[in-house]
Amino acid sequence: MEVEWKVEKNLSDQICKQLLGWYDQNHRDLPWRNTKDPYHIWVSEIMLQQTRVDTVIPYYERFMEKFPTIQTLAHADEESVIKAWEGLGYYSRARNLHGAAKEVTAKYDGQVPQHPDDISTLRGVGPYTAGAILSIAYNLKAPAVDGNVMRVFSRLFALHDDIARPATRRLMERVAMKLIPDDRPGDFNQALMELGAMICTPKSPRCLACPLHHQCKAFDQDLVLKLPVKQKAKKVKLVRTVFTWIEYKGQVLMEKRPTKGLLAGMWGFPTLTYSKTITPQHVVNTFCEEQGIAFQHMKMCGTLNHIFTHRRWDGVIMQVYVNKLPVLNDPNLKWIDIDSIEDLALPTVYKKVSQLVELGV
DNA sequence: TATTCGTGGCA
DNA sequence: TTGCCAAGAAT
Repeated sequence: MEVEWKVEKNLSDQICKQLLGWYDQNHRDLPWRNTKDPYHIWVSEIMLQQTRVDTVIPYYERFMEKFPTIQTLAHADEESVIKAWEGLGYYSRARNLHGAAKEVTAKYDGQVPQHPDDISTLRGVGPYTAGAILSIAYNLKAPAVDGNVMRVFSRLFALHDDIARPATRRLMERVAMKLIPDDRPGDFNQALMELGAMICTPKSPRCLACPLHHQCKAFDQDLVLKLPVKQKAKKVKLVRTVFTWIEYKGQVLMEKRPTKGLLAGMWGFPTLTYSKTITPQHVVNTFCEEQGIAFQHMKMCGTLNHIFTHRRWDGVIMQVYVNKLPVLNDPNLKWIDIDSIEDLALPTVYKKVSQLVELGV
């Protein structure tokens, strides 16, 4: 249900003043807050998508050291970019960022576009990220509505719209536009997010320390813990998984995953699915037959559970000892030296496989 | 519009 | 353990 939107100018001014005053005194000193370089802001915003600040900081520092300018990123090999992203998750973010850096270099002479219609065409730059870059780097009046902002607005104005719905984000953007002050759009957007991260948290919000609690409808009506409204997440689907470690004379078999879907385009150990009726041994046998891999024996050398957002790989590690080198027909399969596994950008789940096998050896 | 994309932290 | 959550975007 959409409410009629009328924020009185008086109230709007008060909110801005309180919020910016609080932000000026209390904001964290984060690496990307010491710059207005659009490229730096861009990288930080992509990394921060669905990812905690504490997690991002070391990745951001290393990334900017390795790719200090948009040109260095544009001219880098994709593998090195993915490697710099290793362990951060949502790897398509890195591919999109790399591709978009190439486009900005080629089409915009290396300057991150300042027009909403242009910046929004860049891969990986959606409504939030576009608004964040435009407002923070260029001080343009654009909404940057993330989960923090939706939570703050839900409470501040007692909005019961489900924040899981895309339409709600668009509503929040209209609200934001009415509030953003002409002189400090970037600071205002960041202040909203900072408030959501430090004070107006999902659980145990610190309302008495909030600079806006006198204006907060949810606080006034004791609705703080009921807001925001958010649809419940679906249950995680369990997938019985066989992680293979197929070894031949100091080498191990690696597989490049399909270009779409989970861990798209990433290297890993061939990963199979078993069931209650089809055993891990059986699926390994079938896989090896299909690939023409003759082996002496295999053994189960450990178990592993890994939880993704909406899937759970729950299963065993099967170690296979190959006795003669087969010709590989599948271009997505290759042998690599065990010592050089660390040169590949491995998703965390495969890092775990590698570590568990090493322990068993 | 609803689903799909990683990972780690926390109650 | 389980579920929720974190500066979202693509499909």
